[in-house]
Amino acid sequence: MSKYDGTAPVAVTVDLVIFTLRRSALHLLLIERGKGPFLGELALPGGFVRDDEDLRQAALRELGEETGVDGTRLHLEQLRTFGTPGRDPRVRTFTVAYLALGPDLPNPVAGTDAAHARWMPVQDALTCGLAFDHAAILQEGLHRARAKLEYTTVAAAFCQEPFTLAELRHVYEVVWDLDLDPSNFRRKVLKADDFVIPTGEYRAPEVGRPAELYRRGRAEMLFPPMVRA
Amino acid sequence: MSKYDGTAPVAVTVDLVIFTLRRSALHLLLIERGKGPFLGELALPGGFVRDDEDLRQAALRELGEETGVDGTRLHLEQLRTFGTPGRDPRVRTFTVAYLALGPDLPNPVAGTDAAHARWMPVQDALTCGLAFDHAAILQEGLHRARAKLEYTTVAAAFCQEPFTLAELRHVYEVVWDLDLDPSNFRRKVLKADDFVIPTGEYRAPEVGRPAELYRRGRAEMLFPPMVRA
DNA sequence: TCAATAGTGTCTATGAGACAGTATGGT
DNA sequence: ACCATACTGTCTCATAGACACTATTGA
Repeated sequence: MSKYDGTAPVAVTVDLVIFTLRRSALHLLLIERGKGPFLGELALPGGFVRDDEDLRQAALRELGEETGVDGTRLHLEQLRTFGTPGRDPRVRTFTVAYLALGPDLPNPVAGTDAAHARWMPVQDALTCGLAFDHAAILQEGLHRARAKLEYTTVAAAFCQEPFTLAELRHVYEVVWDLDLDPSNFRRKVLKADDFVIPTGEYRAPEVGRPAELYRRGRAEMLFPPMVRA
Repeated sequence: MSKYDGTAPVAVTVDLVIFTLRRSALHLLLIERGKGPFLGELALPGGFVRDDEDLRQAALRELGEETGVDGTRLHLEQLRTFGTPGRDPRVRTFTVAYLALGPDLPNPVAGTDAAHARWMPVQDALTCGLAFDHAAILQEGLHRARAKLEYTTVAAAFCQEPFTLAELRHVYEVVWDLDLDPSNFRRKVLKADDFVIPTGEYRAPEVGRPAELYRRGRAEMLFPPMVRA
């Protein structure tokens, strides 16, 4: 007989889909499992939610432990909860997946929890085989990130401040894997209310005319939305 | 010391934000709690996830038990998981919130689990005080439903097939609480690919010219999106 | 015939795509 | 001078909002 009262042994974890932009490609943080099932395989960083923690707190803590980065400065949102029976062979486990986006994040530091973590291009991660149902979680995270660029301002979360409009455009081009017209992109971004704020400063690229630098504006929604061809 | 291994006693539930359109107002299904904490107060329908159940299965089962409706014909999507410590005074409880949308659903049947369930206008539900953190869950469900009308075809989930374009427009007007130009609305819906499919049949209203009847098309996304003023 | 709702057509403003042309730096 | 990139301006097309107009029913 099934248990109806929630007293059956269950575990609750958070798993993180952490994206960053490195060397013109979208990268994902993966860890190599050091114990338990799927030992030695690649997996999303994550862990058990503690007794006294909120879900978001748990995600922020794992983010810090795995990347060494102060997660409070990253974009972090809940993705979806996965709980299909058998997804963890040990015990019924529900995992609350989070999506984190950040500018070119540092390499994991040796000698910490993050020692077994590394960045991998998302295209590779999609096909290399991940532990548990993490491939499905990654798929969903990628889909969410792509969709959110359209109608929100999260693209700026991938940029280190201050940034140029070319860098911001580059985010769209990499995540969507297409080219955008620089002229039309500029017009759209500058017309949108409070997407970016000009600093009046300029930065010279390796070659070509210096570009003006911007910071993130307060707007979270982008209207009208950016459209994918 | 906190437990790190997920063996602390925790419960996992699903809670449902079920919206339907009745008498020109958006309604929410609420139950009166018959036991436990918050006894006698209003709450979202929901319950424990069983050992052998997927999360979506659990949501569908609760939906059937609470409304007597075959949930497989309703729109059902996961909203977010809530797990703040203390949200349930008995035991650490994580609840996976689901959003369900359906056409004018029947009244809960006496003599079943649904006996203590009833429909309430959303405007009232927002202010009447709900058990646990259900007010926050409702808020999020309402926000999600409103947002999804913009760029998906879920509005049709509120319509009993076959339906007229006026009925579909009415969904937008009620959920968004504004008026839409019938002419422009028709143009937009018919131009969108596979949003609705004409049946060739007509239905006469109480007064006025009969309107053509439509069925839901296969499209899930709406492009270009419907815009709120 | 009238009221009420369904459906068509049209004018205008706005925003997007395409792309020409100008500005400003480094070599 | 030349190249590469930043930035500006313009033409055209598609779509949305406003709204006038026609069509079809019941009373």
